[in-house]
This record gives sequence, C-alpha cells and structure tokens, in this order.
Amino acid sequence: MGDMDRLSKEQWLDHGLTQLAQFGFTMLKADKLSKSLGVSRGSFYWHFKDIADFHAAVLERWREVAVNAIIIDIEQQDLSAEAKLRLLINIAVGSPGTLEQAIRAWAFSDAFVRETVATIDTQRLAYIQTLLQAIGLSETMATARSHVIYCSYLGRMLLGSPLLEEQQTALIEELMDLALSGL
Amino acid sequence: MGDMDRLSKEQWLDHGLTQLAQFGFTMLKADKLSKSLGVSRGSFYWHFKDIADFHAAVLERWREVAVNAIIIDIEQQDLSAEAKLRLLINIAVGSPGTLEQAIRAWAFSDAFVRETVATIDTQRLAYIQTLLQAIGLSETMATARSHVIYCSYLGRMLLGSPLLEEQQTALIEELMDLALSGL
DNA sequence: GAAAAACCATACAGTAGTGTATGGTTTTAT
DNA sequence: ATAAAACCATACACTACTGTATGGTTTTTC
Repeated sequence: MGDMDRLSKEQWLDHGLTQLAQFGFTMLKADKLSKSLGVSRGSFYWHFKDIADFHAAVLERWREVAVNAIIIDIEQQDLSAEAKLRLLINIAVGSPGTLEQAIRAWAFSDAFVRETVATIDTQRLAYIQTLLQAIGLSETMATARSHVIYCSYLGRMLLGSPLLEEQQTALIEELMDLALSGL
Repeated sequence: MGDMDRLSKEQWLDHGLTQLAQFGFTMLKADKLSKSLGVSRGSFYWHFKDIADFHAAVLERWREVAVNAIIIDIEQQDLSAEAKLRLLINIAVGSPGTLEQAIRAWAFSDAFVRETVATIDTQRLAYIQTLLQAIGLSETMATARSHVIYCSYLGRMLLGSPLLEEQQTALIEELMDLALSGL
C-alpha cells in the first residue's frame, strides 16, 4: 500500500494553509515548510517552480476550498433564500477564522493577495445581496445590508476572542436580525 | 541652525510607522529602513539595541499617538457624553486606517504585537462603554453595543475601499444610530 | 523487467538581513 | 579650546532563505 512518505502537490498546499493559519505568511518559505514536513527543499522545488508559484497556488486553493466550495454547496441544497442565508452565516461564524485573518494579514504586504481578497469580498457581498433580494429586499436595501452584515462578520473575526457556543448562536441571531429587520 | 541630516530616535520611529502603514511590517528591517532614509545601518544600531528593540519602540509610539492621545484629547474637552462619542467616531472613521490595518496584520505574525493590540482593543471597548453608560445605557447594554460599534468600525476598515466624503458621514450616522437606538 | 516518470537528497552559489567592531565627524558642554 | 557625547560610515562575520544542478530512489507504465 506504499509508505506514504512521499508528498503530493495537494499535501504541500494543505500544509501551507495550515502553517499560514497558525503562524502567518512569514512561515510560507521553502526551507521552513520543508523542515516542518520533514523533507528537503528538493521536494518543494520539484512540485513548484519557485516561491511565487507556491504562493499563488496556496491562494488559489484557499479560494476553492474556503469560498467557492461553500457557495456551491449551499446552492446545491433545496432551501429557501432565508434558510440559505442562515446556513451561510452558520458556516461563516462556525469556522475558526484564523485562516481568513492570516490571508488578510498577508494581503496587506502583497499586492497580488490583496487583489484576490478584494475579488473574494465582492463575490461574497454579491452572493449575500442576491440572497437578500430573494428574501424580498429591494436592490438598494440589499446592497446596504449585505455590507453591514459582512462588515460585522469581519469585525468580529478581527476582534477574535474565540467565541463560546452560546455567543456563536447569539451572533448568528444578531446577523439574521440585521438582515431581516423590517419584513 | 544645523543641517538636519542627522536623525533622532523619533524620526526613526516615525519613519518606521510610515513604512509600516505603506508596505507592511516586512519593511521593518534595519537595512531597508536605512536605505529609505538615506543613511547607513550604523545610525540604526546607534539608536536601537537591535531589531526587537526597534519593533517594541514603534509599537509603543503607535500606542501613544494613535490611541492614548485621542482619548486624552477627547476627555479634555468639555462635551456631553454623546458629543464625545460622536467626536470619537468622527476621528476613527476619518483617519485613514491603513496604519491600524498594518498593525493588525503584523499582530498575526508576532505574539507581542498581538498582546498589545488585544489590550488596546479592551481599552477602546472600555472607553466606548463608559461613554454609552454616561449617555444612559445599562451596563450590559453598553457592553453589548460597544462591541457592535467597535466591530462594525473594524470591519469597515478591513473591507477598506477608501470611503468618500458622503459615505463617511453616512457611516458615522449609522454607528451613532447603533449606539443610541431606543433612547 | 526495462524504460520512463515521479519524487527526494545533497551540494553549490547567490542574495538579504542581522549584529559587532572600529574609527570618523559633528555637536554640545565646560 | 578641548573633552565628551552624539551620530554615522564601513568592513567583517554570521544566519536565513532562494534557486539550480546533479544524482539517487521509488513507482508506474508498457
């Protein structure tokens, strides 16, 4: 069944995301990652052309697993728009948020990351807005409220005291109230 | 009157903050800062023991100018609690926020910075809370709303499309409404 | 079961950044 | 005017990190 001590590209990227979430983008170096994986840099440079290539791939993987996957998953379910929004907020509030923070911290020092994050933000905002419109809000109201909801989420994440179980459900209700007040 | 081409500790720190706000903490290196100041690293190591020393001093300076100074300044004025809150929000929304973002990005990679930011957050939250209580809210309500207001501020900053003049005033009213609704 | 492809180690050359040591220049104090 | 202190340049030794070149193992394929 194989010894399993040889690495795939995906393993490298996942390890990159893990280290990124734990220690920040300063840990995204070929030698440090190699050491923490117990291999030599030869492995790294086999899978990736150079560091910039690796960084781009890590970013792309985050984009897939942490953003697109969630929206696609929600859209595949047969739910009302309100239930979809609730599910989205549940997922967002429930996930640790350290990776999200790490990416945003990274974005401040790297123009390419910054662009990626910006497009992700607009995608997410657009999705929230369509949900709100499907619930019954006007376009202008939906735009405004999507901003409020999303900014509240980001702010909570940034303040980042790890939320307790009851605080989580309270926050979810708070965000849902923000979305639905006046209907 | 002097030629002015010799640097003081304060000039080093201010330049550090400037570079930090513009390019992120990866620019907080002895050689890079020396080059952008047009001097040699000899100057740096005369003013500061080592890099950690410089980093701590930069952080301390931020703490003074960007946090304590504002609260002290507001408290010296003879205003109602509501007016003080409005002034605070005005200052917060009006200032660029790039330095604040840079520090928070830095915090993710550095435990000491993280601690400092955490204490700053609690200080700010406590100040907002006292203002809200002075306005007339109960302690529990004041605590909850201080969180909402502060997180909204942080989130907006993070989303970080530079606000237009009218968007700024709109945001200020939004935050004030959050604070005062139901009075 | 041999050729090809996938994967990794090692060694080398290079850049970026740190910190120290030493000496030079300018400013301040007396 | 001179000694001390403040300030800066240069040179050196060192660590961290990158990228390439080369060759050695496994695994896959035919």
